[in-house]
Amino acid sequence: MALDHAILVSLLERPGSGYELARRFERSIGHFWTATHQQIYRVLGRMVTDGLLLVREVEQQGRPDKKEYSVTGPGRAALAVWLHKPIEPESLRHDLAVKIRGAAFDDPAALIAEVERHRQVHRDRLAHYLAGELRDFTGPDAPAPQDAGQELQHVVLRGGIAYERMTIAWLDDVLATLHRLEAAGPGA
Amino acid sequence: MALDHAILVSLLERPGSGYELARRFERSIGHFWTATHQQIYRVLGRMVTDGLLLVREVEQQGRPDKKEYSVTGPGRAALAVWLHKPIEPESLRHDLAVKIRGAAFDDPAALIAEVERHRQVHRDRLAHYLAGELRDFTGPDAPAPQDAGQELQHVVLRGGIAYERMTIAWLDDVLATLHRLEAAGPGA
DNA sequence: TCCTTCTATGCAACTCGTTGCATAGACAAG
DNA sequence: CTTGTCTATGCAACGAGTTGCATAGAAGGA
Repeated sequence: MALDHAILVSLLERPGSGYELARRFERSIGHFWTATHQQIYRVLGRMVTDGLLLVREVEQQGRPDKKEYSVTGPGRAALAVWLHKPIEPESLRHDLAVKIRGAAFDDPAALIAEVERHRQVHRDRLAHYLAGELRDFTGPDAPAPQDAGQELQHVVLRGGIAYERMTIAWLDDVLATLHRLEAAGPGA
Repeated sequence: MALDHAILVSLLERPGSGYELARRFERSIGHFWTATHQQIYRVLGRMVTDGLLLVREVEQQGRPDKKEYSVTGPGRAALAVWLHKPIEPESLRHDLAVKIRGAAFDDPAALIAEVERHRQVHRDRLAHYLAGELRDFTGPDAPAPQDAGQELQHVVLRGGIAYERMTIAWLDDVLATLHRLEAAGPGA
């Protein structure tokens, strides 16, 4: 039930609406968690019922009203409990890796375009993360490091950057392998 | 529904029972997919019903009988269809990253032991992958590269190795950050 | 005026995945 | 001869996550 905790962390960093959370989850926070708006709305409702969050109706001009959520004392306590409980190291589910192994039973060369497309997505994500890092942490206009939260957000972002760099390098390796197999001929 | 396809690939590489699949998924294949035995048994049953797999009762000595599954023509065709369909680049769900950002609202130093534990797990996984690479691909006793399947399995394994190396380096970065915050004092 | 886009929220149905439990044969240790 | 471990399969219940659909206010362009 880690979506609950991801929501608690995000709302502690800054209160917001379900819609805003959904955008955070698909943008900046995208490098460590994902969730659709339907899932977020449902969990937000449950967390309010459980007393972990507070809702506040906010009237807006030029756009529909929204509900702003913030974390209550019990919500913060629930997060603290989770933070002190050990978690299982994550395990990956990487569809593309399944495809690559599966290509042995089809045409490996047919995968080249697909792998190139994925590499481009990861290049774009890397550029996005690097721009965010420059803006928020290392650039001339970035605020001076003052609190632990900023340092911790930065180290998580560095993780995202390292992940994208590693992935791009690996996809280059995959492409080189696919080209080698193509040159060796389909019968080899 | 990518578990279906992961099972098809694994059974094409070598037919086996549900139990064997579960062990493959938690061991060698663990670096690109995970699944519990309950999930595997359920999906195997459905895939037989759908005509994608064949079952064969195998009597064994010294252990209970098993059901060996293998891929049918339609199963192979279903895999080929999926291989030619583009997939979404994966997105991560990294609980530990949520914890690290959440630590800003608790005691960052309390996370050090947890992060060190995760680093150890990733060191162990890396050692396991490297041993497998030496045994199956780069060692003196490894079979000479002959077919595409072997090359593709190797490049996926290299991906797992790169992932573990990247993760260990990042966790070192996280630990350095946590120690810096601890030295700066809880009030900083 | 109508159409599209962006903001904003939500229901219903379904599939995927996890957890707990249950069974059972074979072997080894005590 | 009981207990524990490994192999082997499976059900039932629940919770997590996805997909499709629906609504609605406000802005801007055709």
